[in-house]
Amino acid sequence: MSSSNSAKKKGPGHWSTGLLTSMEDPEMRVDEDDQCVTIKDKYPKARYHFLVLPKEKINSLKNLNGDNVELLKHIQFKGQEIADKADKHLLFRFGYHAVPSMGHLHLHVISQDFNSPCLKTKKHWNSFTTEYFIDSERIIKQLEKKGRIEIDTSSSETLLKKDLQCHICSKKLSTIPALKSHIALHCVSRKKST
DNA sequence: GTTCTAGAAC
DNA sequence: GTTCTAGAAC
Repeated sequence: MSSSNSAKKKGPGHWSTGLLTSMEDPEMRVDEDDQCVTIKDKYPKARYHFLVLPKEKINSLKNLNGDNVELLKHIQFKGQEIADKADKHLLFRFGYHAVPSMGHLHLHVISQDFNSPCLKTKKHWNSFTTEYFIDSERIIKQLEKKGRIEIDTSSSETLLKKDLQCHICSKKLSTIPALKSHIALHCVSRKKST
C-alpha cells in the first residue's frame, strides 16, 4: 500500500533536475530577463559562483545548433555583467562543463580564487581547471564554425582524474587540503592591485 | 550534483 | 592514531 505514490503533489524529483527547480524558485534568482535566468550555485566552488540558464529548454551542449549562437552570446554577456556586479577586481571564467551532472544547459560564472568549503574533491577541482571546463567563447566559435558541439566523453572522464595541479603556477599538489593551502598563497586571482 | 563512510594512505 | 579519498546510494 505504501508503494502507491500517484499523489498529485510532485516531489523533488531526481537530483539531476535540481537546476530546473532552482530556476523556477524566485528566491534563487539573482537576475532574469526574457531569455535567461541567473542563480547562485547551491554549492559554490569559489567566492562567487553563478549559473546562467536559458529559459528555452536546452538539455546539453549536444542539443545546440547554429541557431543558438545569439542566445549563447547573450548568456555569456549576462554572465559577464553579473561577475562585474559581484566584484570588478576578481578574475572570473565563463564556461561549460564538458559532461555536466545536472540537466539543463548552464553557464558557470566562477571567480578564480576557488576559495570555498564546498570545493572538496579532485573531480570538483579538475572540472573547473582542466579542459573539462570549456570557455563560453570556444563553444560559441565552434558553434559558428560547425553548427554543433562535439564532446569526447571518454577523454573528458580522463581529465577528471588528472593529478592535482595549481591553476596559476602549475605546481603539483598531492591532496586537496595541500592544494587549498597552496592556492590561498596566490593573491593573483585579482585583476589589478591598486 | 551531494552525503556517507570504509579503508587506503600517511 | 588521524587524514583523506573514492565509490554506493534501491
